Amino acid sequence: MSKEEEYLASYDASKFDAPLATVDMAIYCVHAEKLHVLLVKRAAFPAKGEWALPGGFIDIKSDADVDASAARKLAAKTGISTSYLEQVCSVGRADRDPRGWALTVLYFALIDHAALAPDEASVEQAEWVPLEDALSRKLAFDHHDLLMRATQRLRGKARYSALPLKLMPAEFTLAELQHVFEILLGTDLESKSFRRRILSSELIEETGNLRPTARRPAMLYRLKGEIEEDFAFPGLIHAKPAAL
Amino acid sequence: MSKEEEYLASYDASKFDAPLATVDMAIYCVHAEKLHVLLVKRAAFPAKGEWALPGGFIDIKSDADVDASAARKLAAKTGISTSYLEQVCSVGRADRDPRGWALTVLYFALIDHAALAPDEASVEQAEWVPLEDALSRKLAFDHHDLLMRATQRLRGKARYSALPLKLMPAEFTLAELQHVFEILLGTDLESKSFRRRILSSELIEETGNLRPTARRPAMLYRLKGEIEEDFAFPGLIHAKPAAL
DNA sequence: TATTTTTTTGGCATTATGCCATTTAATTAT
DNA sequence: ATAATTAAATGGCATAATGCCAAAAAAATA
Repeated sequence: MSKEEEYLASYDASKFDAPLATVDMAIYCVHAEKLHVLLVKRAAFPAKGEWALPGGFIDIKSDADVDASAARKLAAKTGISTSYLEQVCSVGRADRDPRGWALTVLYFALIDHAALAPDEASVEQAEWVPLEDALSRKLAFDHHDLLMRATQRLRGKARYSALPLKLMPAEFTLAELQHVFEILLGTDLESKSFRRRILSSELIEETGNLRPTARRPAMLYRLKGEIEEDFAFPGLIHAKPAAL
Repeated sequence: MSKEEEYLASYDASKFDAPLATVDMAIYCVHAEKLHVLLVKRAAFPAKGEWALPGGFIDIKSDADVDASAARKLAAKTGISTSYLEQVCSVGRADRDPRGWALTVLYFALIDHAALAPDEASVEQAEWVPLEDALSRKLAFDHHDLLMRATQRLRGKARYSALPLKLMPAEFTLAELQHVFEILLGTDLESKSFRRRILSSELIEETGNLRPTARRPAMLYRLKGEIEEDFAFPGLIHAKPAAL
């Protein structure tokens, strides 16, 4: 037996004080003109009965890696496994959980509200809450701070990337897409510039179908391929002056 | 005693299997026309004698939070405490450390090579290695992967942000700054466009001093205030055709 | 058939960018 | 002294991107 093998054979990880390790996530959708986030009411101590972001302990027995842990929790809350999942950051502090020094890996997920199969069997009560309401509620632990961080990342990416496409249903019109951007950015966009950039990005393509409506029908588009992690538009930010 | 107090009093974190929790960091500087990264030779098992990124266990006794843990390790390796430190991501997997399921929070640091006080008292052997050499070495654990991730983040930010300013000494010329960008991006930049953008960003200001040189002396600049986390240039990317 | 309303395109002024030539400011050579 | 040399810094303009507003198009409805 080599020295290294001896070392490993006698190594007992449980002898050392490791932080509690969890995954938390902000799951977003756009619904009824507003950005919503999924909150759950905690069923157990600590913070029992308080609203919180979905999350929980990393299970080193069953989770192959952290992303899998996050995906497992997303599936548990929404029944969805194919949405967009992005790691935001990790937050670890001595005083953020009464059980001890706790490290959480924060994710956000983007889902199409229409595709959501709400999970009936969940033990915890889950609720879609408009983001502003969620931020004004008292949330468990430091989840207010986590929700702020995740939202800042999402809104930031909406400024220079095409990420909001991940909030769209399978088919959508350019006006609908622009509207989702506007909800995220909190400001109106100039539609000619918006169309020019989205179309020149070649990230979407026409489906050939039209959205039936009482007025001129709009062309329907679909996502074409995957969105590169760091694809950036030059300046989607420009705001049209708010309507009077 | 409330039910929650009872729960917490009887809660023993060590009864649950938590991942090993570590911090690792890629510490960069630009030196002799190349991007360098600091590697350490591991002094203890596992992977004893292999080259690795500086890092180690989060110490829940002494580290107030994860950032403090990273800052502590940066100070231990370089003696520097005031450089730029950014969290890249967290990586946790069952098989990345022979001691067990390990979660690491990866950071990168940017320092001015000239300001470095190399730490003599360090137990481990530390070495500045040109990035390409570091990537071609066999590194301990999954540190090759971690170094790739950190480098991708750094290079990506060099495309659309002013972050490389954090690699500069207190005073620098525009040509020197441009050169650092070129080293990070791996391509030449058009100097008129570069100057226009950097100056219009108002991130730097003239010091009034000149860099003495054999030819026309260049104006020296300094960083003006802090760099916003997500400040973005439109298009710094444009490459000048390589010289023949 | 005209009206209404929203989608979609056109056109152009304004701004930003890429490119390259010119000027400037110092030292060094004559 | 004066000219030559070299890198820094600026000027100028063609090209491209963007913002802005108006016009045209496509349906349902009056």
